[in-house]
Amino acid sequence: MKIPIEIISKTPLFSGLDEDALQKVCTITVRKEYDKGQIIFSEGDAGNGFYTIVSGRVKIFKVGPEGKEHILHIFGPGEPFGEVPVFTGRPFPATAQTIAVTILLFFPKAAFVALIHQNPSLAMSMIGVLSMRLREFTVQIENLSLKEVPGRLSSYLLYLSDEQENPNAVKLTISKSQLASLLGTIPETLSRIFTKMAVAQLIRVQGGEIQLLDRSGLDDLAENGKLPDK
Amino acid sequence: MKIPIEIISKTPLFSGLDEDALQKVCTITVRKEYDKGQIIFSEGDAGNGFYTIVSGRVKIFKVGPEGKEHILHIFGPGEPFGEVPVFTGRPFPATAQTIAVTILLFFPKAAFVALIHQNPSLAMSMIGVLSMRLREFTVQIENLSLKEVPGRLSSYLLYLSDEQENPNAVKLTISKSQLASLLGTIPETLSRIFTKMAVAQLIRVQGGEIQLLDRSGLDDLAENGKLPDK
DNA sequence: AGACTTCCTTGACTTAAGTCAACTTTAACC
DNA sequence: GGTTAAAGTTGACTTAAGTCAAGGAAGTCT
Repeated sequence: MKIPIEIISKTPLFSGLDEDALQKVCTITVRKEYDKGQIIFSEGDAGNGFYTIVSGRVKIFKVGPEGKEHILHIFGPGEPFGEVPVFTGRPFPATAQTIAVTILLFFPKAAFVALIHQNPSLAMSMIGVLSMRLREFTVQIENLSLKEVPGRLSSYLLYLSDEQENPNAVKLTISKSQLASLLGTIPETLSRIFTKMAVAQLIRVQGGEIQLLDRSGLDDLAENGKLPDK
Repeated sequence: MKIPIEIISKTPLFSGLDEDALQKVCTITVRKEYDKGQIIFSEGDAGNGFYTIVSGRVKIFKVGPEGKEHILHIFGPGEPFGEVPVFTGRPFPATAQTIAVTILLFFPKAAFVALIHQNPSLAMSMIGVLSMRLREFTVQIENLSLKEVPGRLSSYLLYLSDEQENPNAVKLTISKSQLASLLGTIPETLSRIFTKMAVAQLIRVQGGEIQLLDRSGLDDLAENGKLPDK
């Protein structure tokens, strides 16, 4: 199956490549289709290449002792994932699973590494992607160990608000269960925090629609990690 | 002050560079000395370059609400740190402070980026370093959110045992307070866990020397995240 | 050595958040 | 469109780990 060059040129990782280089990228790329819920790779698998998303969504997660999941990342169109094994030679540190019908582009390791060697601008893009991700993980670790769940939720809501460019309301783009897993907690706790924050007049929740009633209060919560004594 | 080429050639990041490239690296490098306890950079600072360690030790940490610290990393000789802002254009996501008398090499951003552009092998090294670190963070997040403190401690002890190539005992290379911060907990809790694990005949603690009495028990704990019902 | 600081440990108490279980709501599917 | 399944909510209970406070060990410095 042919890979249209337009799709590749649209993913940030490959922006800044000239026509010639893009063409080369195309030739090494393999298109793959997945149903919702399919495992793309599992923690511990050897990685012989990485992926970018054409359409759909993919969650990257770790599984704990009794099957409990912690979602590290949810990626959407244009985003690359699964690069770590390509450059470390070690197996995948986490599992990837689609959470919707998804089309991916697969880049085989050897060909891609060769390409990077020839193309400094591609190398810099990859370095940029990895650095950004490192930065995000830093924030996640801070959230997990230094903030309580209400603080993490506030951070997330403010982040979403920023993302969606709407200062007064956000729309959850994932299920609340998944959000719980992303915040390092469980659905029951998240649900309780939602009601607590609603009672405190910080937000109003209607299904997946959340109005931000008190941004400065949310800022405070995200910053301080605790609900002020109520 | 002159930077001996031998030092640079010994740091993994620059291994694989030819004499010529090494020479170039030398010319852009600035040597810096620090006392114990000095701040190298703070979270939020703009990053105009990154560092590698010649001698000494540096901790990278996040500060939470009431001044509580979470140590993300402790780096020693040969290791680079503070690269993220160089490649993201965003400020440092964490703070760096020496925990011993330390000598660093500083690499100014612009010159280093230029060097990477010219040198694919250096680019690949940097990608490797970042990927490896991403992998480590993945493990840290798993530990924080999926394991309890005893499980995290076990993982750390087993990691140390591996590092020090001694299956029966390890020597802590940082203070117990710092270890607590690294594991995402507080000294009191860590102290209690140590005694619990000693009572359970898993380890014996004598100051910073810890004997691993029951490796399979420790493996189990690290894996399952919980102390078996005692 | 003695005074000092810093680190570590232990005890009593509090609390955020997890577990288990029941119930409700929403969405999905023949 | 009605049955089934999945997702979300609420309650009662448990627990790991944090807080506060005090005392002990250990290393450092005149």
